[in-house]
Amino acid sequence: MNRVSDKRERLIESAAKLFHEAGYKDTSIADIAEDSGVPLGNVYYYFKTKDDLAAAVIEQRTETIKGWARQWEENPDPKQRLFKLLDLELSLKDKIAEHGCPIGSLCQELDKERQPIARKADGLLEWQLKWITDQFRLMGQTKTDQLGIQLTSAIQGCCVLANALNDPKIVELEMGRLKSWIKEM
Amino acid sequence: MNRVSDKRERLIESAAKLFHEAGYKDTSIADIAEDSGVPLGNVYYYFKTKDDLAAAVIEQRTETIKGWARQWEENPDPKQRLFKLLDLELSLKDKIAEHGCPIGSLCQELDKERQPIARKADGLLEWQLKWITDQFRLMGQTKTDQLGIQLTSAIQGCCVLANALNDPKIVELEMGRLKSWIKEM
DNA sequence: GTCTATATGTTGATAGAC
DNA sequence: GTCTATCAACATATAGAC
Repeated sequence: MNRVSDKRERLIESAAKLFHEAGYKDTSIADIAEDSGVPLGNVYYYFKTKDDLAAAVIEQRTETIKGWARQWEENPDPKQRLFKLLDLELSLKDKIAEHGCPIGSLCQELDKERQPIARKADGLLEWQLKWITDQFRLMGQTKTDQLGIQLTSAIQGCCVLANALNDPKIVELEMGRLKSWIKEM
Repeated sequence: MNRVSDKRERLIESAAKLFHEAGYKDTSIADIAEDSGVPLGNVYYYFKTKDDLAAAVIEQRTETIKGWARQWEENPDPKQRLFKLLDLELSLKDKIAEHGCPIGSLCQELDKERQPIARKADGLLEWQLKWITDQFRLMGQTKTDQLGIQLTSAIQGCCVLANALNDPKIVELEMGRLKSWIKEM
């Protein structure tokens, strides 16, 4: 068997969940240790600092999202790819209404002080902007930069609003509107 | 003369500034005391808790925003009112790129745990949504709820994105686009 | 590699002299 | 009303036995 400990992965998973639900600053290492079932002192064997753990969370989320994108790219129609993205957001509407966008809310919180780790979170949103912009380009659109910003920011804004009003219907309404908008292009 | 101490107002002003720049949790009472020139122990004469101070910050911001709205309402054309709002956002583009939306980022941070104070921040965004929706209604539009959500969330999303990419041009681009969009209605 | 005990620092909040 | 000194709680991080 030679079964390797999965503690590192469990820590990342718990941290990702708690950072999203409670925020970075209100999640203590002790909370993460308890949620993952790893004793407090042992956390530091895997991650030297809390920021290191956050970096691992962001890296893992980056891989996940890039994985989805690769999967969507099996479909040659860039419109359909954008629909897949919007359907993904739609499927997360309840979580979004409860805790906001897992990426966006982390960016906003981390941008308020720290440097190296915030850059990493921002980079993920930047990557998404680029990917979305690419799809518009492949659709043969003009002003693709503006369209990319428009869609990326519509998604983020709708998360902020749905979270503030605690209403998943807002995500539903906006995703529906965005899909019709893209369909008519 | 009977000059009353303005310490309470100075505390609110400093807190509002620091909450926006560094976030709620990373701003200590000591930071606020220092910035406002009020000794640490004296802060608690004016505000029993940090949350009380945050509540005062939100209340003051609410008054400010409602004051602007009243001023804009002197203009009978609802389109022009919306332009005023977008121009205001535009004038804040540098601050937004640096620290995000003063309302939206606070909502997102506070929504991640506390109850009474978060409701208060959310209420401000909710009020703005209602005001924007009202302007579309006065313009004689149909689907005013959807239009309200669309514009409110476009503003918020553009703040998140501009902050993540640290680029005020994103605010500029989006506000320009939104103004053309409204103009053509 | 694992885990208990604890060092070290910072925070929100309070006591109490003035 | 004002301000210094400080408490008590909690955080991140480390020491060191196993």
